[in-house]
Amino acid sequence: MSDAQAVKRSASKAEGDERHEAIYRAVSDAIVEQRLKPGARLREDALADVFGISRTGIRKILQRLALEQLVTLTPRRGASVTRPTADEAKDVFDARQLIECGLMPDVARRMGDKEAAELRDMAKRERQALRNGEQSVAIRLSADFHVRIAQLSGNATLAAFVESLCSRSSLILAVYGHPGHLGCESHDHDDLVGYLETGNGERASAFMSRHLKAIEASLSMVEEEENVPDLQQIFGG
Amino acid sequence: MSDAQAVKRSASKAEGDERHEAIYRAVSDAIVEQRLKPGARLREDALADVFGISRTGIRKILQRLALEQLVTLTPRRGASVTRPTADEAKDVFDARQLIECGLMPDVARRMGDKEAAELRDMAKRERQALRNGEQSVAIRLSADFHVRIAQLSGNATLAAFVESLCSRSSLILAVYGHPGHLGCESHDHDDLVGYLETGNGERASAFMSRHLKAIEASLSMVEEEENVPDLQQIFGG
DNA sequence: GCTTGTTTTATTGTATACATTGAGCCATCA
DNA sequence: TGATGGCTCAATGTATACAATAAAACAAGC
Repeated sequence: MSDAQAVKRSASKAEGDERHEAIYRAVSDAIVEQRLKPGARLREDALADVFGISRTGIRKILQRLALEQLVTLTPRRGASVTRPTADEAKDVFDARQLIECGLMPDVARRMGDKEAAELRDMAKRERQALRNGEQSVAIRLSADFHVRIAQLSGNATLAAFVESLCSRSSLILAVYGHPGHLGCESHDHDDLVGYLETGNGERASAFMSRHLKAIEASLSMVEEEENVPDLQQIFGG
Repeated sequence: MSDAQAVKRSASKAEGDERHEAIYRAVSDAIVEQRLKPGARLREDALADVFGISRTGIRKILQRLALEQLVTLTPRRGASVTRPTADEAKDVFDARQLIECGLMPDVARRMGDKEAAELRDMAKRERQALRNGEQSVAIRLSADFHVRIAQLSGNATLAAFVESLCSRSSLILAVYGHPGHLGCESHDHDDLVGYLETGNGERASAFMSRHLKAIEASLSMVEEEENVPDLQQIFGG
């Protein structure tokens, strides 16, 4: 059953707010999982038809996604999946460095057996997805892993921000990453859980820093050239 | 001329987007400057009348403010200025500690004479406002000072997040701060500029940490008790 | 044949009407 | 007199109709 059908089916009973939340999540997931690729247009009518609500609700959802930088709203042009610039990509990864690494001590302090097991399970499922070639699932699980760790810090505000950063990272990987080469490969996530489990916040922080640097370094930061740059150069020269 | 009148007057010529932006800023400013106090209800009809647009545009603005946690949207109850909880307050100040302090090295590196002069001017105007008893102006300038510094880091994503945190801090001060005792008193801001000007990121970071801790310590973190807690206790016991 | 101007169409922006629901009020009854 | 029930009203949730506008298709001229 498709996402849209699942949402529609639950519509009859669910409250309006929950329906909106489900639709929001369906679109957000599709973007994070790269089934909706950067630059893809999101027409209001089409989305309204697919999810069985009117454009009013769709616009509300698109605005929310726009504030999270997942979609770009161009006046009179409508919504499209955001195509991050190289500058934005750098900002996002710098922010993740600062915050995710800075949270490691807190996370290590609050880490218990249950939390460690949960994280290990997520890492395991991520590896399995990678082996099975389920790229979308792997991307999502990787983002979820980072978000879950941030949540374990106990700071809801920072966790929500990390969630936003991870979603945007998925877009960045879609644009600048090499196809087939996923960000969080190897056993990095398992190793990280190990450091956190032993309460070694400093080592976890250093490891997270290397981990994020490795992801960023794997990107090929080539901005696509303008379509018609000749005219621009004429004006410039 | 009042904010609403100013917005209305510019409405005839301005594009719709700019009008919305102006209204958003008018409401946001009123909240940050504590002219709209936490808990104040924001009825859609009233706002629509005041600003001369329909409820549709007002709802869009309220949703944006809600995502920034400045207003709280209660289903079927409408919008009201957010009253931060003690937990939220702690999260916000912890987040500011991590981010604003972490940005100091970058800021110190990019600090030039022009930037330092701009910051000194803001600090000066803030002190003047405090002396003149213009509390709203002082609150705004204090928040602007912190935001401007974050912008100087060059990371737009983190700067936007700091802006959100500063706005929420204003709400927190409104609820938990002592009346008349403003957060950023004394010459802290001037001193901070001094450290940044000399490129001493580490000292600036340490100073910012103390500065934020001092603000947080000045709060009286007493959650107001529930109105009718007896029933709750009966169920609990 | 390519560029430019015009018409058409498709899509978003805005407002308003209607439905829904929570809150306040009043009357009735214990 | 106080509480509970229903009733009225006010405010929000939702959808739809209309207006504005940008893209696209098309036609005309160079």
